[in-house]
Amino acid sequence: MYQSCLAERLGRYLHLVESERRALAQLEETERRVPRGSVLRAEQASMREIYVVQNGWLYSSMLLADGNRQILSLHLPGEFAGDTDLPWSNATFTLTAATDVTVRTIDRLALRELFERHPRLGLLLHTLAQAERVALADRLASVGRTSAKARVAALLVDVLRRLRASMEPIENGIPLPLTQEEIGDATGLTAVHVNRMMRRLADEGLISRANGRVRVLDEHRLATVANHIDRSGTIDTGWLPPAPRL
Amino acid sequence: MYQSCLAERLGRYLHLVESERRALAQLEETERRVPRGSVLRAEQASMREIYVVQNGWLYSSMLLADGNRQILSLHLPGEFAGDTDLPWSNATFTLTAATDVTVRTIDRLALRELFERHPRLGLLLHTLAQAERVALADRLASVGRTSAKARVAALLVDVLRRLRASMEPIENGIPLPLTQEEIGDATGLTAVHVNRMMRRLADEGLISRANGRVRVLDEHRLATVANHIDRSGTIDTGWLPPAPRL
DNA sequence: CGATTTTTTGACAGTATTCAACGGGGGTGG
DNA sequence: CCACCCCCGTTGAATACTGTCAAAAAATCG
Repeated sequence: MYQSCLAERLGRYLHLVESERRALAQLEETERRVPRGSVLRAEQASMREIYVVQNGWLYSSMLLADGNRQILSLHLPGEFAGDTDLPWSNATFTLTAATDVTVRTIDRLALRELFERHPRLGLLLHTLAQAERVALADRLASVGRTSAKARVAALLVDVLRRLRASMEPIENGIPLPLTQEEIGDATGLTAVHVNRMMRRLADEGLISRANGRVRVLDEHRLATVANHIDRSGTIDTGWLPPAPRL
Repeated sequence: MYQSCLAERLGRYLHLVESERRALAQLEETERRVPRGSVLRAEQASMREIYVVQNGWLYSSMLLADGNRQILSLHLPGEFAGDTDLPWSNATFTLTAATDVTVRTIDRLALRELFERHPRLGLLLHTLAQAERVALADRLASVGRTSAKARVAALLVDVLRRLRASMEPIENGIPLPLTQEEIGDATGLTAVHVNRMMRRLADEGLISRANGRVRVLDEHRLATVANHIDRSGTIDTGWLPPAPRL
């Protein structure tokens, strides 16, 4: 049976029974491929489905009236994308492929059925959405209250730990398929200043860089510089309903 | 019958039937009063319940390792607070009373029951949580990508429109029970600079200030300065399940 | 291999922070 | 009821950090 990437992700937090796995697998519809650099869904586009990333990186961004762009979050394999738009009939964010990407689409109505038939999974999804809200809050604190160097460091630590959580091999350093301009849009800096800060982090021996990959040389010190708060591994699902008896 | 503030809020988005109203009313447990300036729940405190604001303002904040504070969001009457902490057994944010406040507590397990018995309400809660994620993203864009003046303006416009949405009378200007230090912590600025920016907004005829209240003189221009994106009134709940037949 | 995008570096400008001092208002205790 | 004190708001001057502009080197793409 096809192990849906959704089931794989949710299974990290809860032991899923067969009927639940089946329901999750059914949720995922067509696979869709998006080449690097292109837009999966633009702001304001009409919106009827959400996505789960299967391969590659997406990011969601918002365009301000003055032409500035803010990158709101990165979506790594196994994570949702576009789910923030559920309350609206038009998308609030633009979804762009940072690398070649394959996603699976989930229809809004299928999600509705999931909540009706599997309240336990609905509550889990709700809980995970809250966790992403906290992640966004962490980024807000980083951008609002820390120095440029700390913000760049925070981005790196965040990516490193999320990749590790999804079992990616990271011995050779983490891939960072973002231009410095994109890193700037994510951290609220200019591309030029991102460059200076990466250089400084490298000079200080915290990271080293080679052809699009970043190797974190001193994760502990980098996390300290970043003012990073580690919340991984602390998600508590003990209060969720027990598994249904098949 | 007691009209719960939760039912009042959710009723804005969906027509609730009697059984649903009853379930929501049951959700709310003890009422709790918190005097202005005191902490309702501290970061790291053990966490078993969430809150609905009945009267007054709360805000949630996060303390960074370097001692800096970021205010993450304001919680006005009718809104949730502390719900982001659902995934953790210890609170991630501190909840502080900006004014004298009364809240109602909701136990995690009661919430679980709500999802099980009223999937429609569960999905609505999930949808509204996503809307708050978008609100947080808007703030991230504001802090990350706009000037100090724009950030302060954005805070004012945001509060103005949320108060209006909750039917508060605002003819005499909006109350702003936050110190400039707190506004700074919310917008990523220093208190001193907040002061200068408020002064400039006043000099430019966008607002006027008197004893703790702010009167918005030119909302349209203020929103333009703020780079504000108005998302009010566009929440689409048409795809949610139909009301149960009592 | 040529064209384009991205990275890198320097010099300079501008915005926000820091430090410091003063005034005002509200709450507390005498 | 008044005086005092503390917190908050206000303003100025100097500083620091980040942005802007520009140009060249390096990398990527077709």
